[in-house]
Parts: sequence; structure tokens; C-alpha cells
Amino acid sequence: MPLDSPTIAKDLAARGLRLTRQRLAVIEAVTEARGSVSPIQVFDSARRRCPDLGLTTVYRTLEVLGEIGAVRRVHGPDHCEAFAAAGARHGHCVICSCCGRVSEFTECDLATVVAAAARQTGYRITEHVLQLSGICAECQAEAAQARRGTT
Amino acid sequence: MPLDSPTIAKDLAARGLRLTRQRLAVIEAVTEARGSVSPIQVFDSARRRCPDLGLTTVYRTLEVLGEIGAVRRVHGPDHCEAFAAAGARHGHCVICSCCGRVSEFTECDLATVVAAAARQTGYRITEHVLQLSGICAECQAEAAQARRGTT
DNA sequence: GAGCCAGTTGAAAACAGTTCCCGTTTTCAG
DNA sequence: CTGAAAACGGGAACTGTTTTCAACTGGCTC
Repeated sequence: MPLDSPTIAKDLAARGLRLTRQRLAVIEAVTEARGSVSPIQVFDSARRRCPDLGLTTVYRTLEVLGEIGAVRRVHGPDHCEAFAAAGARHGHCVICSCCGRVSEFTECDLATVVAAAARQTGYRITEHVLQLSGICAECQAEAAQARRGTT
Repeated sequence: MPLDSPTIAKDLAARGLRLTRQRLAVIEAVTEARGSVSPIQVFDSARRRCPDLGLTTVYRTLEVLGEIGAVRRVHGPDHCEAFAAAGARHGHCVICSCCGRVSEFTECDLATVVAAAARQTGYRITEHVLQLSGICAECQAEAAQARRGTT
């Protein structure tokens, strides 16, 4: 997990950027959310830690963090501009459509799929967005419990 | 390709909806674009055919068409709200980052990937968004030609 | 054909999220 | 300490989207 301050500070410094109080607050807000969050949610959460934080800064910071790979953009069928803490460098993630939690998985065997697509379409494929959504283990358990309760 | 009027008219009728002049204009605009288009682009294009078309209607129509599967939402790393004509019922598509063209591919062997993700994360995966982007054959050819020209 | 009704429409207003602008503040190297 | 670069916050501006509403279809029955 590259979401520890020293690593990020280093990544920022490599671009001549700084790890400020505000940026730290944004990072922590995204990290402890352990789910995907919108810029506004980040704003609200980070503000508890850093009350004079501006929304503009949140946007700027999320962009910067996205560039250095500390934070990842999360897509979904409907919502599109959410962020989550990034773990492995090139992993994908599953988002729980019930509680919003985000989990990563690394076994990215997309190579086969990508190759097949390339063969079929003639494209040279350079990027892919794979976003899975479903129900996380806990929400499944809760749902099961609820069912038992009502039955 | 379900983008012929009779099929769509039928799909609409099944929901008690009509295939109006405006909706037809939107459908044609999306179809002949042969690439992904934003609501505004659809608006501009469809308006040539139906000058009194309103932007509101474009949004409404794109949504309806999306629901009946005649049109597909196209995602990308940055742009998120684009539409393209849908071919196969559950196919995926590749979008050319150069010219915007969209091609479909059907060999969707994601099952393996999805299963692996489910195993690794414990989620019950219900949906997936897979969006590839790259350079289409023609743009590759053009690029190659341009390179030859300048060398 | 008249009348009805659900579906459809466009314009304008409202809205939400995002970006821009600008003067101020902070940080850091020298 | 000083100057330059980076970063900041607030508010205005902007963009894309949705809502609202009154008017308008087109098919239907009578």
C-alpha cells in the first residue's frame, strides 16, 4: 500500500511537489473511507481534520494523487467520479454496490481477453478500464441474516 | 444490429412507448456517428434532421434507448458520458483514442477473470464494466504512413 | 369526426459538480 | 532573511444535466 506518508512524500517530491497539511488530510480521508468516495465526501471528511481546507484544493489534490498513483478513479455503471485509495500498482477493484466498499484483486488475467479483442477488431489496445461491482462478503452475510430474521 | 427502426419500435412498444420523429432522429444520429458521441454531439447532429429537437429530449431519448439496449454507454479513463450504437446484446467495445471510432467484440471471456476476482475478494460479482481503448486499424495505418512520409 | 388520455415534447429555470481566477500564505533554497 | 515557487481558499463562472410545466401529439373509443 503506497498510502503511507513517506512514500507519497517521495513520489510528490520527485515531481517537485510537496506533502502539505491539506494534502495529508485528503489522503487520510480517502484511506480511512475504505470505500469509494466522491470529491465532496472527501471534502467533508478531510475538513474535520483540517477545517480550513478548500474544495478547490480537494479537487487539485485528488488529481495530483491520481497522477502519482496514490489514489484511483473508480468507475461504475452510473457513478463515474469517485476515488479510492490505491493498493497494488496495477490492480483492479470491485466495488460493493451495497455499501460502497472497495476491494482490490490482483489476478488480472485480462491479457487473454485483450488479445482476443485485438485480434477480433484489429485495434492496438493500449488501455483498459475494468470495473467490477457486486456484493461484498459482509453485505451478503447481512442480507442472509435479514432473510432468516424475517422468515 | 438492433438499430433498425422496426426492432426498436417493437422494443419501445413493449414498454408502451412510441417511436417518434425525434427519437428516430436521435437514433440515426448515434448510428451514423459510428463512434462514441456525447449528448451534445447527438443533439447537433440530430438537429440537422429535426431542427426543432430539444436538448432535453436528447437526454431523455438516450436514456430510454439505453434501457432497451439500443444504445450503449461508453466509458473511458477520462470521459464518461458518451454513447454508441449497440450491436450484440452483451458485447464489449473498444474505443479508438485517436478517432473515437467504436468497435465491438464478442469473445467476452471475462468469466475467468470475474471468477478469480470473486474468489480473491469474497464478493458476489453482479456487474462489470470493461472498456478497452486503443488505436484502430485505420489510425494505425495513417500513423505508419505519416511516419514514412516524414522520414 | 369529437373527445379522451397516456405519452411526448421544448423552453426555461434550477441544479450540481467542477474549474477558473486572483490575491494571500506557506515552504524552501540560497 | 529574502525571493521565488508552490500551494492555498473563496467566490465567481461555467458546463453539463435534470426538473418543471404547459402545450402538444397520436392512437383509441364512442
